[in-house]
Amino acid sequence: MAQIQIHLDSDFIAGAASDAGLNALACVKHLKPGETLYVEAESAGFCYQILSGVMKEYNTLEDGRRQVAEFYSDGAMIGLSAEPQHLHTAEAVTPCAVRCFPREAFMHAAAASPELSQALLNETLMRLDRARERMVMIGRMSAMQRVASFLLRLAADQDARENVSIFMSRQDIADHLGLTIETVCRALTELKKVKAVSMSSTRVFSIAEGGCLETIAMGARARLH
Amino acid sequence: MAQIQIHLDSDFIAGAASDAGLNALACVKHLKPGETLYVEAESAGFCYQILSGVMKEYNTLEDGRRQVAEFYSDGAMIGLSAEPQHLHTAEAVTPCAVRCFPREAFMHAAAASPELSQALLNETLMRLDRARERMVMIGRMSAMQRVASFLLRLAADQDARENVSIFMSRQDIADHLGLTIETVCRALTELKKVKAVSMSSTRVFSIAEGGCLETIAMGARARLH
DNA sequence: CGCCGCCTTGACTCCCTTCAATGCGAGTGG
DNA sequence: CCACTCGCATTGAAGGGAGTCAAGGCGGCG
Repeated sequence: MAQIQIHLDSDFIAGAASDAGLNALACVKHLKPGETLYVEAESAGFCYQILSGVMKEYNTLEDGRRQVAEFYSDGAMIGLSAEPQHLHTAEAVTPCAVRCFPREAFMHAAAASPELSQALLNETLMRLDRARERMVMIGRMSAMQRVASFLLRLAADQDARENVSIFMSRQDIADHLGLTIETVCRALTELKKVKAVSMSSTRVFSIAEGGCLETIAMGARARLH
Repeated sequence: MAQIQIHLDSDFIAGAASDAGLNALACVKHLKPGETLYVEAESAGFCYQILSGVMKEYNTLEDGRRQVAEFYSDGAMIGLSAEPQHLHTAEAVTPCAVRCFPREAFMHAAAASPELSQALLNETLMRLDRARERMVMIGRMSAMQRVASFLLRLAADQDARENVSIFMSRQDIADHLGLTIETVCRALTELKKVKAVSMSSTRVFSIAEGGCLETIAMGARARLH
């Protein structure tokens, strides 16, 4: 249920980081859609803050299938982990700008600044909550419910119910929700058919009045077919 | 793939907490199997460290189905969240003893102690990694693979391949893996049939030599039937 | 013993995946 | 401008894996 990161704490992180003189060590990097920032198992020399654009973090299985852990938008810190290697691949979904911090320096700054480490802890706790929400979703909800929830989350993150942008491809959505691309398509078609949403193009949708989409997401068991 | 928490950081947390004089404020509570420590949506006045036993954290859906987020054993800190309410229900799986810290005091201590907040951040990052591992598992693995992975994790946490204890019920396992109780049973039966494991009782198993269980968990697509 | 909770097994159903075409919009070059 | 291509999205048909429903089986305990 959680795609795009909340900005508040991250902004705070940015502030605390600059207080700690970290920005002197940081550089900015630009990415085109599809470019990777770091790759699974690569040693984690840097961590990053997204300045603009949308990125995704995912894992690839042996057979080529993927699981998209999360989408991140501007403000989010990514690439921090308890491990010395990155456990995911991070890839730009839209054109992106990111600030790169040397990991060691960043961790030292965090150790030295209670505010920064508190903010980091809070953001991490929030992500953990969100990861668990999505475990419930993937483990216990039907395809229709997952897609409906996903659209609602997109809308909430963009604070709109009309002309909401879908930044990512159908494949990305499928990999995020634990479905196949065909099932995502069919669910979207069905949602249009029952008039829970309308779509002006493949990447823009509006939510119909009346809470129909919410009802479906909540589990009043709307099925495909 | 992640059931039982690693102790190292938590022990450190305990040390740091007592350094900060927190233990003076803490009390110890004992729980029988099935008793709850806190309930979803309840305001989070306390956080807890498990001293002995195994606990589980879960969410309940409207229709009564559950998703077990994680099992925790001694050393783990639970009940901390970015929100002022608990987002899960915590329940004892085996008889448990827990130390209760007033949440406010604990957060203050964390803010005052860089070591403590670093340790908390690390533990939380680790849990996030584990939550995402399990998202991959639930989203992309077959029932057989999930059950096989679960048994391997249990064995790893107990550092044994013979006479490994299954602390939790079949229902708990199912709710943890995003399956039904029947599917878990059938997978276990199948694993016994192909001699990947043997079971001396319903709650104790041994892993067969030859890495058969690992092969199944990895995805060489062993199916039910 | 007989009850009770947990576990196991069987038969059937159905949602989602798999496999396979087809549609569609954007960019390219003749 | 249109033919062509390429990637992404959509739709259809068929099959299978896991869920659902329904009986037992097994072990512990009063």
